Amino acid sequence: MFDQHRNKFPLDDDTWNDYISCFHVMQVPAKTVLLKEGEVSKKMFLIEKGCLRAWFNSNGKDITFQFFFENETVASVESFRKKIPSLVTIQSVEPSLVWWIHKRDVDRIIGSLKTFPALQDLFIDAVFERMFEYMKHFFSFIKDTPLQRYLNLLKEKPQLVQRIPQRYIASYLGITTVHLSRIKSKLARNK
Amino acid sequence: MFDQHRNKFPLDDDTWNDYISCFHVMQVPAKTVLLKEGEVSKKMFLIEKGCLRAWFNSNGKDITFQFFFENETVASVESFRKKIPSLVTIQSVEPSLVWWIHKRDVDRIIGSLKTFPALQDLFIDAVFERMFEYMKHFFSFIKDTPLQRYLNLLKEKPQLVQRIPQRYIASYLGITTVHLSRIKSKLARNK
DNA sequence: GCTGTTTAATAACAAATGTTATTGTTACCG
DNA sequence: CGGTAACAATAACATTTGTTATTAAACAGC
Repeated sequence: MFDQHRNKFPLDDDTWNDYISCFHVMQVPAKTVLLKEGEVSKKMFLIEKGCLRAWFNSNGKDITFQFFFENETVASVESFRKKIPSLVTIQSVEPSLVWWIHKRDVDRIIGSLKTFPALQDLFIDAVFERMFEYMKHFFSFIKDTPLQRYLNLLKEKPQLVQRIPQRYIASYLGITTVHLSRIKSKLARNK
Repeated sequence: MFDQHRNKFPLDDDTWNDYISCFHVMQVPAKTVLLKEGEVSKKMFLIEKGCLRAWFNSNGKDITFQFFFENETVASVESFRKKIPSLVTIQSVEPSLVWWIHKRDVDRIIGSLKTFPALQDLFIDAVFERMFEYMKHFFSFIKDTPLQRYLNLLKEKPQLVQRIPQRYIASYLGITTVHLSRIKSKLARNK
């Protein structure tokens, strides 16, 4: 599982082995909550098989904010970093095989590498990348119609549309399931 | 101008003086473009007096994404960091007194401090903070009605509503000027 | 395989928001 | 100053999207 990530991290083998030995594996059924909105995140996850989603409660409704698939690391980044209550719940969509690591282990290892510029750069790049993703997602909410956003999703992440239930996709696109259904039938008619 | 920021940076005096000596001052009239959408950002700005906004073109319409006021640093972060074309235009709203620094000077000074963990942490914190702001802004677009977003803005940044023209506020809230006008008149009626 | 539950499609209607046009007001520039 | 352009408010109308209810299909647990 971890071998395929080995070359991404400029660590010596001892540190790398220390790092991966901190991971625990778990098999969770669908709809398992891994982190609850309002709790402080103490774990980071890595998905071997399955998928997760981050969602938040909006006036009683469940709004999906992000999806995660195989080989992605998952954390409520703002909560993990700033030790504040998470804005989102993290939950499995499919039955999933997930590795997790304690924040204290991450902190310990990062702490021992404070003066390792290459790793810091990598980390900063990752944060920027995520920020950039958020920006683009936000921009698309303003620039595009729900139809355009759905077409984008079909184009950019076709497997997502296959694997994820409709209602999560609808809330991810910022619309109701009824409206998504209308969009789909409109597309089907014009085909 | 720079003295009030001195204590924020854990730099020795020489480095600090090197840093601030790289800044140039300029006085710009309202509506001056400091960075154009599509260009790669090569400057970072610090506002002494006045205000700027970041906006992007959406099907011919001008959508404001962010406002900046006195003592804030301004850059198209993703463009500045990743050397990619900026997603936004940065433009003055009021006549403004602005300091600016070349990216190459920022890079040089940061480069010479690669192994300075305290500064790296500060930088990472700042990036996280901005990412967090984007998240919250995004969440509010989904959770709140335009009326609620306007009330939030009135509460959180009353001075912004005073200083910024209506149409920029409307696009920042994700609505048309007509709709913002309706919201205002509804609020006035209910008072 | 049956049965209850969850999910998706659809229709009818309601609400929110956008569009265009008009008008009065304000701000800028010669 | 005076004239022109930019801006904000408002109204009438159009469009988009949400809400609720109904039904059929898919799925989950026995």
